[in-house]
Amino acid sequence: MREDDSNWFNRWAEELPSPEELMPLSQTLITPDLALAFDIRNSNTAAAVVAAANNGGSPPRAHTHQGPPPPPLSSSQLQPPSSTQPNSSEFGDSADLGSGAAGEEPARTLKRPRLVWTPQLHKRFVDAVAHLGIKNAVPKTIMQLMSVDGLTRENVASHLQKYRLYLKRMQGLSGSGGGGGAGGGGLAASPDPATDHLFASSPVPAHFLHPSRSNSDHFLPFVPVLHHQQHMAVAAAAAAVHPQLQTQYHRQVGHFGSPPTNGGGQFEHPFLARQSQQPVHRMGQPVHNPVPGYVEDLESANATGGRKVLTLFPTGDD
DNA sequence: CGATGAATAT
DNA sequence: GATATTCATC
Repeated sequence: MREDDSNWFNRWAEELPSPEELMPLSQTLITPDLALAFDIRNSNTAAAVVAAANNGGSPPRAHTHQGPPPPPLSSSQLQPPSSTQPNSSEFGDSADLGSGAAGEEPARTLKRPRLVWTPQLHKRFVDAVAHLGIKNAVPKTIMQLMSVDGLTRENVASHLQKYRLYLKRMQGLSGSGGGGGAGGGGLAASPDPATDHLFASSPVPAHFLHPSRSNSDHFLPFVPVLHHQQHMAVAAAAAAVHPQLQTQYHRQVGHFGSPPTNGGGQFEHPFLARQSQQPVHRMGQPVHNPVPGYVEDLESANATGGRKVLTLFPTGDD
């Protein structure tokens, strides 16, 4: 089985979320046209990461933006060649609870939508940490390896913090069988999804529990992942029909995922993409990847059931 | 100064 | 409770 890590990439790729399982879709969905029609520019829910895209004809933009400031947080795709990198970029979300009002000019301090760590994203996170080794697993590096567009160092740092607590908790408790499925036993083990639902979704690499040892310092030559395409007309349509799927209170906007890469379901690397970023002297160098990223779109589910479009992550995975 | 990690705030 | 943001250090 696992041998050199030379293939880790392949395995990783295979494990990556498939198009069908990705993009949980959620958040508000205002059609860009609608938003424009209302001349909405700041206060409103426009933060939909996945917007409607569709239109048969030109590659749709999943954003309600058109103006000058290109929001870095796109549904995931390459970012504009501009010079601004996605580090502290902001997104126009607003929509804060209640207040929407916002009567003031957003000056320039818009904040990005809250990141929602889906199991898939978390998986990537864990994989990155595992491959880096706890030692090198620092936010910046993890973020780079994850290659998720829109992901910021802060996002990762925050999640990492929580993840560490989770690991600590597990160590502290006796090693229950290693988390195997439910072996919890009765004690306070924690294989329970209730205790750590998200974390439980991904297996925790063994070495995580005992940093001792020089451990494997894998040197990843950087992993530029790419491959994307966005085309979720169906989703958009569904969203349009059910504009209030979860717009009640918590309107967490912002979702990262990788757009459907295709529908064939054959061979492809459904990666989340995030290229770019500045040169970081650390591992390898920037691998350029022109990423052709072109594929056929596919509607996948939605049509099948005709519902459940905006729900949480996929349910049959992991 | 920038990055990291913990604390704290939302 | 999950993320974001702030703060003190390295």
